[in-house]
Amino acid sequence: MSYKIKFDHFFSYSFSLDCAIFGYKDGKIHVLLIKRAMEPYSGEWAIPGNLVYPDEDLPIAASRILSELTKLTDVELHQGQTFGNPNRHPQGRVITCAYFALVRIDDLVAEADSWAEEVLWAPMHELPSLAFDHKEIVESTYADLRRKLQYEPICFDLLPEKFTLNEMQQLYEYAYNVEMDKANFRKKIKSIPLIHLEEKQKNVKHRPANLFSFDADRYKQLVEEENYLFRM
Amino acid sequence: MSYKIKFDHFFSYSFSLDCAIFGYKDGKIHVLLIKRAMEPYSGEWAIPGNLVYPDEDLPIAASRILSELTKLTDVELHQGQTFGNPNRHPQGRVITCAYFALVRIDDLVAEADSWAEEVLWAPMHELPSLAFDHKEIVESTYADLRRKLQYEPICFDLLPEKFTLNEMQQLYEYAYNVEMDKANFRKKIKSIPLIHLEEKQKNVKHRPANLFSFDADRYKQLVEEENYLFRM
DNA sequence: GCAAAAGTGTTTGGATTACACCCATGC
DNA sequence: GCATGGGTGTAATCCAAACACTTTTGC
Repeated sequence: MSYKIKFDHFFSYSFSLDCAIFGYKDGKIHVLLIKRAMEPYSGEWAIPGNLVYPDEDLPIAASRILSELTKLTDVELHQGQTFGNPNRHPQGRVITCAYFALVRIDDLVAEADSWAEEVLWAPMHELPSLAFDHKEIVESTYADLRRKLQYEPICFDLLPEKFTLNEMQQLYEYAYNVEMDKANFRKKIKSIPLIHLEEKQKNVKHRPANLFSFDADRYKQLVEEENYLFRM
Repeated sequence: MSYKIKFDHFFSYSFSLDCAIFGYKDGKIHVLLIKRAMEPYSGEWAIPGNLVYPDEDLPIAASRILSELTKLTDVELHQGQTFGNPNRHPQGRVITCAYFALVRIDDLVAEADSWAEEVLWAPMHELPSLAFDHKEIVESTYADLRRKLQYEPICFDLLPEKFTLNEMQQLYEYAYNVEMDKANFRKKIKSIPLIHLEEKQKNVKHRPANLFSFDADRYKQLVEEENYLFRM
């Protein structure tokens, strides 16, 4: 066989990962941005991303890159789409793979590190302009996330450890941009394994709501033993 | 900022695409394989894949690679997962992105070309052993496909242009490994826009079934105008 | 008591299920 | 006629939507 160009010339690409970290606060979904202190796009907002080392597998690289730039560790990252437009990076052919995660913003502290100058949780519906094709990456990944909210219990990655049923309902109403009936919502989630805590909301000027948490152990068990399918 | 290794050394990767082309025949889902006539893994079965040119966008590369090896053109390819284990390719760091498609096997003719020595439609449940990590790629992509069958009208990409309702039912029964009631299946698909053709099965030794085809135009219209959601 | 949100029960119509039955064709 | 699948109707049941109502807290 003959390539149009020499085989060795194919080994002239670079490969990067970009992490879209989503969280939920003030009733809105936010994404974690960094201000770049490095060319190209120095001084501009971007999602945390960097080149993969030659001997590094992708999931490991994703965790490393995220922690180098934001000091976040122990975040469960999932692979998203890969973006390979030849012009997406001004310095050469860099193909990038999106990784994303859902986190509880209040449970962790993101801090700028390495060549990140600043970090920012930006609400998804008012993103600043972003470096490279990061806008496209964030938006495509956000669409994946919203689809996933329907089939997997990932809403609990966004909600606080202890949440009220109303908070859960509001998250879905916000993500799907619909209004739901309180009574019907509660009936619908009856099959989801939640722990009804003996604890109530505090400092509210109305009847305090009960707190719940997700019963992850029971969920796993249901999936394995009874073919349980989460569906919202 | 400082990298552990020199920046230029990052431009020593290669990037490939591998195409998993699925079709349906004899009541089973098949995947298109080629016999490699090129090192590494010469003489072994693999899915069609090759390196991406430096100035080539991914979707274009996917179509090119598929047609170079199998002479298939005009196949609508979708992006799947990206695989980047550092040891997946014996000749260097090659990260690969899976592309997949669903086709009507009878409507097209795959022929070995370029360095492919032979092509084969192999049923998914009896795959031979495959080069590289192609088994993993095919299986992960197959799982995506089966999930997608539930939410998108892709079963019509697999079925012949004109099909009977029973053929459609059998495809779902096979893919989900369940049995369905004939009458109930027909009630369930009532909302799917099908064209009831004035044509019947021929050469069957029982009452000939009516033929249908998918009304793609009406489907598009429904999605746009009425927020129609395909669901099986 | 009032405002505000928590939390529950009832009705209704539409979808899903199980199952029975009739129809058209080849041989 | 009979074997084989094509095609349809019905009753029981489940589920989701709409809506009204009661409860508990702060002020």
